Amino acid sequence: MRYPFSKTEKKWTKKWLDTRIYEPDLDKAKKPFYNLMMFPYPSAEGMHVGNAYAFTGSDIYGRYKRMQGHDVFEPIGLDGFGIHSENYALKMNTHPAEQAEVSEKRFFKQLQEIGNGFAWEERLATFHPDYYKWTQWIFIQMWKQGLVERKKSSVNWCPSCKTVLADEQVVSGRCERCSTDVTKKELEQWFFKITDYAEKLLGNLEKLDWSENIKIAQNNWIGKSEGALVQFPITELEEKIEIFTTRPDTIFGATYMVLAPEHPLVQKLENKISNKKAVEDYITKTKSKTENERIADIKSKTGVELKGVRALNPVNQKEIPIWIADYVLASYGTGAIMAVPGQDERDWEFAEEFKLPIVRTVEPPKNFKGNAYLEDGPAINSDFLDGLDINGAKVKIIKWLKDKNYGESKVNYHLRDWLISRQRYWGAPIPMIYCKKCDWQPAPLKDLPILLPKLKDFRPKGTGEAPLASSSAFYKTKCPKCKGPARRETDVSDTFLDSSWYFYRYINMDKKKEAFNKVRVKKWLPVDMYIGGAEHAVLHLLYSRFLAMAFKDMGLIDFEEPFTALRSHGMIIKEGAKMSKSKGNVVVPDEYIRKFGADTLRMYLMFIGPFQEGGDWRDGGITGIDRFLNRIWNYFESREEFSKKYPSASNSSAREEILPIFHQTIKKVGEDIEDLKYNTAISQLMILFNKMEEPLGDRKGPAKGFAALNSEEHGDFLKLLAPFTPFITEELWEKLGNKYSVHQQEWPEYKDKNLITDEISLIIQVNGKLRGTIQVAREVNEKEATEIARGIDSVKTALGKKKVKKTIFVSGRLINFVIN
RNA sequence: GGGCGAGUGGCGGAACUGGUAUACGCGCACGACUCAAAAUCGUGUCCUGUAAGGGAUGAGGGUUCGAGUCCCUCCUCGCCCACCA
Repeated sequence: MRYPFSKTEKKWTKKWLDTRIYEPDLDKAKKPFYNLMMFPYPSAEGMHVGNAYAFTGSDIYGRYKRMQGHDVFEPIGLDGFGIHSENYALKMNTHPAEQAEVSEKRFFKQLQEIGNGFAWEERLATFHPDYYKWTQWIFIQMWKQGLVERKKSSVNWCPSCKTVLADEQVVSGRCERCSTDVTKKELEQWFFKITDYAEKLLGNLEKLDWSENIKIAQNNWIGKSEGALVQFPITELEEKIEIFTTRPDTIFGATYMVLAPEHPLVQKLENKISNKKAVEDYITKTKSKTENERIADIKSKTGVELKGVRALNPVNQKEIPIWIADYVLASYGTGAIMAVPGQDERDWEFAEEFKLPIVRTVEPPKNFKGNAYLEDGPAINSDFLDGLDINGAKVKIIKWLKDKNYGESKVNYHLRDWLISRQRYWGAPIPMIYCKKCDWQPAPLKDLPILLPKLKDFRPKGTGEAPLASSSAFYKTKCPKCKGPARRETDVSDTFLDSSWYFYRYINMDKKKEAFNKVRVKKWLPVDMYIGGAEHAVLHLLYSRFLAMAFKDMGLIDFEEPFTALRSHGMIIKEGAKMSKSKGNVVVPDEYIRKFGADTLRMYLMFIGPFQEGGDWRDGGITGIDRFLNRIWNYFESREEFSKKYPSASNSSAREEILPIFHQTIKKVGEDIEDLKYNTAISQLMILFNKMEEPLGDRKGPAKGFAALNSEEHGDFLKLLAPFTPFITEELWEKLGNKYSVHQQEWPEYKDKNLITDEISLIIQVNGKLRGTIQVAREVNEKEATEIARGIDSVKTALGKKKVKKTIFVSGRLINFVIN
């Protein structure tokens, strides 16, 4: 008989909801455990198998923790604002607000079907006004805290769609939608000053129980570098060029300066320059350069000298030329560098290209064949630094620069401030108001949420203005301070802001006054286990950490790291290839749930590979799990009959055989779940079940398991399976006559004495090669074992007449005879 | 160019702290059941060899009684970031 999954799933889904077994008491829970999974972006195509994979893996962990006695809270929501949803609406010619409702319904239905222990009563969606009211509130708190800034910035621009694009929309230098090369455009933007927390974001990493790969990615992204700021006077002007360098020790080798084309000094110098036209042309050309052209140009350096002005190298008072070149980025450091071609590959290439002088300041080894020399060595051509190594020279030159007022040591970060504004429609309106008299003011809190009006034309406008700018009904308002006429900000906030704080909302969904319910925050946060994809390694996870730090400084919470433990899961590919719509190889979970049931899908997904590494989906593979679950179903069905006939069946030799495996399985499954190694936990369950199912005696005999394990132990077997396959185990648990629910039972315990067998097999090697195995008592000593081993024919043959030089005996494992 | 990770049967993948390589599953072959097929069950399944044996964890070297695991050189693939001074 086949396991009737469809009926069973319906039955238990309803019962779980009715009896609220996945709804912990948020106020009174005794052992709270916040089991969080990264909430999905509800693409309208519905749930991807990748979502099902991530959520199942997270759910198994949560169910395990629940069985260990924790009050597990496992909420779910949707991250529905943002460009993906908006683009989909554009493509389908619908409205994002309508599309969102359709997607929401569909997604929650699919999420319901995968059998997770979700706390449905706390579900949320970021585009609900109840939710984004608090997103806006957070923006205002950040403003009050001095962490919001408005400044000019260059943004991605698609010349064909005539619109601003978010970084996520730029796919290898091209517009995601029309594949046109993306260029840059200067616009005034809102920023969150995440760089204020750079040091803390970096420093705390060490203490976190996170997947190592994510910590490394964050470390690299924050990109701390220690160096110095140095001022180079300009001969023709009072101004100085300030540069950042990590190699102040090479300053004697600075043979020219380079400014980024956008550097503000370039305009100030304009009147002093004799080749103004050429400079202007270069700047125009740079600005129109596409991202791809820039990447293609990495090898060939371009630039223009600012003729008529020169800089003074403070250490030797030599006059050196000033250039502009786009290999220097306006957004990093000070947007200007001292070029040291002898010790920097890019500077070397540039110097070669434009025939600029090259001076080595670090002596390379005699056999060194390259161009720029980056390694350590004694300083040369560097006056009072000569002979020192890099570190020594750095210390000395920084002190010198400081004493002479030319510079100081400085720490720089790769991390930039978080550009929060988007000139798009489908997002939370930024709650700021501009008044000509009073400048920028936050919207009054009583006005929140600033509702996103349902605009008919929500298309990006192409002027650099957001779609909301065409709705005077939206932007016309009064200044909260002087009550004069004022204008609302028409940009919306980045979706990453919505997703940076959703886990505070889950525990406090009441429409009450505060965003943060302090009692519950204390009880439930920080999150105990957070599981999600590694693609969020830097953005989402860094932003969430940043906000937590800011919230702590505001006194809203009393911790600074929001996720105590974090694990990233791998990716599911299909038959060796990444799934994509264009390849048409996307696995849709619904089909398989309909065909095999949710338990089978869940268990198969977890079986294909280690959860943290992902796996390769094969349609054929799922039948293995299908068979496994059906065998279990039939086993328990026949057990019912069997126990009627033989109520106290017990066979000591079967028990002796199975009990150690049974206890080993309890041990291994628990440990493997803790490590998220679900694939091997499932293998172990199969090994045990294969044994239980073996017939006792002849082929027609009853299953060995019946003779070996009692009712309670059969219940324990179901408990071990329960996190993986919640439906079938709940049904069988009931059939065994147990009290509802299997998911609220205590996790079985193993007994050390039952783990081991009296007899073990010892392997016999000669010169490290396997020559035989012997069955011996566990406590066998070296002498006894050696004697038995020498008696084996294959060992005798291998030893021949040679003398045994040495015998290696590893208790419980092997004997190795070393001969020559 | 930088960072991270991975290379094991026909396939997905196991292997504790260096100790029986290929667990578990898929596929395949043969057999049972069946009028037949599907489903199910049983047996077998790294290569080579009749066997004893020999060989094999991307390639090559090293350490060790013993290496998939540790060290060195190289090759291939995947992911992320990329002119970050």
